[in-house]
Amino acid sequence: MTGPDATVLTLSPAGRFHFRGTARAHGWVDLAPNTWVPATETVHRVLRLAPGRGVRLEISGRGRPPRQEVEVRVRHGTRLGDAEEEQIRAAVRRMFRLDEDLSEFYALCRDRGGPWARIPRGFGRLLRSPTFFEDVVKTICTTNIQWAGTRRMVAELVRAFGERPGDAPPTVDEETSDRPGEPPRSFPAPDALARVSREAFAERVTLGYRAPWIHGLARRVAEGELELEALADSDRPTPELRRELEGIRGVGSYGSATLLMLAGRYGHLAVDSVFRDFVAERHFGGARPSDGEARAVYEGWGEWRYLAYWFEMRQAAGADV
DNA sequence: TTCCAGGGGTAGA
DNA sequence: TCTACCCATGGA
Repeated sequence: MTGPDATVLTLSPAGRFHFRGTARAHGWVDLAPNTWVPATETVHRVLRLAPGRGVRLEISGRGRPPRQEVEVRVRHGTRLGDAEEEQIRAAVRRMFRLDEDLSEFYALCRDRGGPWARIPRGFGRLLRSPTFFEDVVKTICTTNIQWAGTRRMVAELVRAFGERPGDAPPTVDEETSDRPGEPPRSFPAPDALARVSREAFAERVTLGYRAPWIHGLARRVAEGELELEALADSDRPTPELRRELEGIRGVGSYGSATLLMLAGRYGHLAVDSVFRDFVAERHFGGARPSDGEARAVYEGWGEWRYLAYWFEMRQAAGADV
């Protein structure tokens, strides 16, 4: 229902689009402040538009896959300005990669034949965050820790440093979220983390040895020393971008490959325990190959290695997209 | 209790 | 470039 405090926006993707498949393509939808509401197949999150100004978003698919559009119900306490509406559109387009063109990858899949030729149209858009800063912080929080630990650390960051959206009342779905009773918050802005001292930061969130890395990253971004958003959108050559990303403390070869994927570049494989286990099982009969041998499996996919690996893994897991 | 996770940094070879 | 070792934390 659209009340005086809600606005509904409709966004059209470039090409075919599968909302649920994109939202659930990898673990990002389970990391705060995102919440997946299964009953309505909706992604909820708070989006911070400016200091002290946040809105709650309820994002869902409209129409039938693979030709869906995205519907965004925006709940806001005070009137939504045109610039704010545009900001929300841009954030959601980024999250769901509505402007990404994967036709070259689909063409390669058709040429391969077999299961590749049956790749669902709309596959390959992996959910990302409204900002690259959020993606970088979350990626650092996935390293050398189990997924439950990643979820805990990100939730702590949001709880400790995120902003409440304002005065709109919580919806029914929020009462059934994994953090019932707690007011939803935005992902922390860089300056929200940088405002506190390194010591205070480490005390307020349990991030282990990652704490100084994430605090240092936030400080560099807040002070304008590192322009992360421009970096993600730049047309710089991938090797150069990769070197830049690996210059961030806490980002190594796995992290840079993950972040390149999140920046829409799929030429590098994120070699982690999930990748190693999958390739060993699928391509080496359960025996453990070296990382080099495992990488070689996807060598022929060139600039699309990451998506080829991801499709094989999702397909083996029985995912529909 | 021990191991290790959707690894990364550092030192030393 | 490669290897060994260390790193906080919590789940298994």
